[in-house]
Amino acid sequence: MPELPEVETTRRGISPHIEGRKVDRVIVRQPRLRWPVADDLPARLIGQTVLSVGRRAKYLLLNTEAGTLIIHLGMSGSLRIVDETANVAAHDHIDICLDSGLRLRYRDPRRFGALLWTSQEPLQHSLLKHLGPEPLSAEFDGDYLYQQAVNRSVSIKQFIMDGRVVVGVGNIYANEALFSAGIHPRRSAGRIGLVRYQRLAVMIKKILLEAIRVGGTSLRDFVNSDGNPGYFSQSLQVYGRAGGNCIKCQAKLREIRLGQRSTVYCSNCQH
DNA sequence: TTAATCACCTGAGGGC
DNA sequence: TGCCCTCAGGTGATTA
Repeated sequence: MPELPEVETTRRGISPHIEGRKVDRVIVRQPRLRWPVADDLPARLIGQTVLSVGRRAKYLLLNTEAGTLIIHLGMSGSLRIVDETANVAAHDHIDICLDSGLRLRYRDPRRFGALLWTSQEPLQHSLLKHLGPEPLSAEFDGDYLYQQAVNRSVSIKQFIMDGRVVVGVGNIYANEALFSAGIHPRRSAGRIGLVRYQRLAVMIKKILLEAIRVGGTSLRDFVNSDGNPGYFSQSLQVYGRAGGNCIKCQAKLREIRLGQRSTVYCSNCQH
């Protein structure tokens, strides 16, 4: 389940293979994704050279002279570099064939992802222009979070998972960051002080950086562009450990649902 | 404007 | 073994 570290790991994995390469062919086996793949997408891509591979939030941006291919991996999507002899497995929905003979293969069992073309400045696309800052940018810190939280009654966990506040913090890392910062996930965002927000911002950055360093978190479906799993799951302190003991105080970890999401916390360490 | 809920989708896992 | 049900989760759309 790709969150920001998984998307960044994917970006770093595919970039060396596709930057500077021309698209020869596009094979669409299943156009029904979150939004249907446009009929004219292959025609727009063929003949274009991939100038760079960027990322904004959990969106990958394949930039060409004519426009940008925006890719979202949804819940279960992955991108892999394969050669033309590689077998096509179930849920391998799209191949972007390059002049090197390699292919960028999009696989997505649950089809929550998307491939969209835009000819405009990609950051002005309706999906991207209202997004909050990148969590690893200088713009994102405790002061920023504190200002954004004024008069907000929503729970802190839903608050930091809101892409208009900060992008890329999904359920796994929200659980982990709140545990590390000692903040109860149900606490109202507007009732947390500046000092605690400063600690939370530091923890979000630290956890995301560590997850990127080890190649993301592998739970069920995620593999990186080489087809290998990430290793951050071995570092998870609360997520997926409900009923187990807190690593700090040995109390039993509790599980609740917030915003329809599984939320695990220690009632002794988080207030 | 904010908060809550729904919808999309398939595979894994548990219960019978 | 096979069937059925629940759960997992990102995010835009809809509703209150």
